[in-house]
Amino acid sequence: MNGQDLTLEPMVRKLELWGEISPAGRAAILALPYTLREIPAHGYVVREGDRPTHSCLLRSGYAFRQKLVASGERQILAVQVRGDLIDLQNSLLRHADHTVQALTRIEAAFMPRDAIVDLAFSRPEIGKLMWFDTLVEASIAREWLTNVGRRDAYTRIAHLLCEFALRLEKAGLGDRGRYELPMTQDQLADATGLTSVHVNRTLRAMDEAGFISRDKRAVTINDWAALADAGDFNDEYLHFR
Amino acid sequence: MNGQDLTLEPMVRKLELWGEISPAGRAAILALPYTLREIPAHGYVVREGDRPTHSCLLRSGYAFRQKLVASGERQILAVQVRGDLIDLQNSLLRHADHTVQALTRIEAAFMPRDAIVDLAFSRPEIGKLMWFDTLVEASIAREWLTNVGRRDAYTRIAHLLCEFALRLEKAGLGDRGRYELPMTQDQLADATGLTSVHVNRTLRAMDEAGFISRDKRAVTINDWAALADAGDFNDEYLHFR
DNA sequence: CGTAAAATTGACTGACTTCAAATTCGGTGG
DNA sequence: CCACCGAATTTGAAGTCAGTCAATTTTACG
Repeated sequence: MNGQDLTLEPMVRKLELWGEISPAGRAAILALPYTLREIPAHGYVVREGDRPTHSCLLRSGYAFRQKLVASGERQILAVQVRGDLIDLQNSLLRHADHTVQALTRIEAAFMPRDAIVDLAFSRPEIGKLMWFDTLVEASIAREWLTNVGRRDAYTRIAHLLCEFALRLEKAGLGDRGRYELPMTQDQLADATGLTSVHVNRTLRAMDEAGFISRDKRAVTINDWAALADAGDFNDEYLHFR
Repeated sequence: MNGQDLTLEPMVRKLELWGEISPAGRAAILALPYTLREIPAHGYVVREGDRPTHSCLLRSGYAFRQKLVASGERQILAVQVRGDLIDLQNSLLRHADHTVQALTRIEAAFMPRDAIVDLAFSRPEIGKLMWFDTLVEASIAREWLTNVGRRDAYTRIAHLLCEFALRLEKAGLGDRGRYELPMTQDQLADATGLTSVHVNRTLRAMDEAGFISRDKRAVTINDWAALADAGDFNDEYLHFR
């Protein structure tokens, strides 16, 4: 047929970061059943404790994963961008162990988890890439753990800015020299285990030192090599081909 | 045949934590090709940057995952115990993004990654459990990230002790009231993003407050509910059935 | 324009680190 | 069995990176 539905095309593009997909595989992905939903900024995609029946593809906008601790503070665990598969994690686990929330207004395609799992095992070609994708997410989580556990504030923030630069570039949302980062300093603080006050001071220091420039929510990295060095950043953990 | 090789039995037991396995599935796991290796304490299982050809099952002993940062400091990312599958992660990824090192002398069964991946996709029953296992590892990593990013030292260490208690209990290595923890305070510090001096002071405080007792490397939890409370510990993220 | 959210700044505080030394533990050879 | 020695633990004193508190300015946007 000609007028094929391309709603899930970003999922194909995302998985193709990890390996090649045959035309038949591509068609199988595009044929997945889905429901399109729009969620406003701050709206929930999944809540901790839910027993999710669907996984979703982030078609536009930004989302983040988070957990709350007893003191009421929040840890941001990951930031997801266009094309990211949210909750392949939860396609197998029984209940969500963390919350996923919209950072901006988002458009997401919700796919029944059974359909996803069936596809994964009926087409190992696709299944391997989906598994791969969850492994890369885990790799990023380990890098964040390292970042928060053993790097000082300056290095930590520089590292995060470098990661966003590359991931947004891969998602076609800017290049590593300049991109939009729709996160408040409060959210950056929760992602790095710092306070917003200290994030503010650190960003200013990086700005004054000439590493970056800021304009609204746009970040310009003036000297990639220098920032990557300051941020102890090595992109191996992102597992790009 | 009668004298079936039970070397990989702990892998069956581990996967059975996540779901049931049929007799045929069990037999398929036990039939995986493997090489048994002993590795002394401090020896490497995988090194960051390696292109691993095998994944392995930890048959006895303890191991840990780690990364180094530019300043030379170390972050411990996970502790693995008997029965744990090390580097299912690396069975699909091209290169190891972190190092796995023996904490004590260990005995590990190395299985070719192709054999593992083939089994996963020829028997979805097993494949789902293996995928599930890597998702649980990722869930634990997110909890650790939360722990290090947003809990104070006391809570953080209490949380870690609770996690070990449950995981070791599940592995048949003690109960939640008392277990052997073969980690130095230096290693505990690297797991929690603290210094060994502060770990020492915090453990002593927990001891003096009556929460725990220590004898050599054995930990006794005097009041589980109290420690879990102090450690903001909720076992959902371990995804036990 | 008006208003709430976000960013910014200053003064002060404190949880955790650093440095350094003393004590205990664990394994090994005699 | 004990003496020995390096590793691990423990302790004290002093320092610092990042947090807290609180006020002001800027930005976003209906």
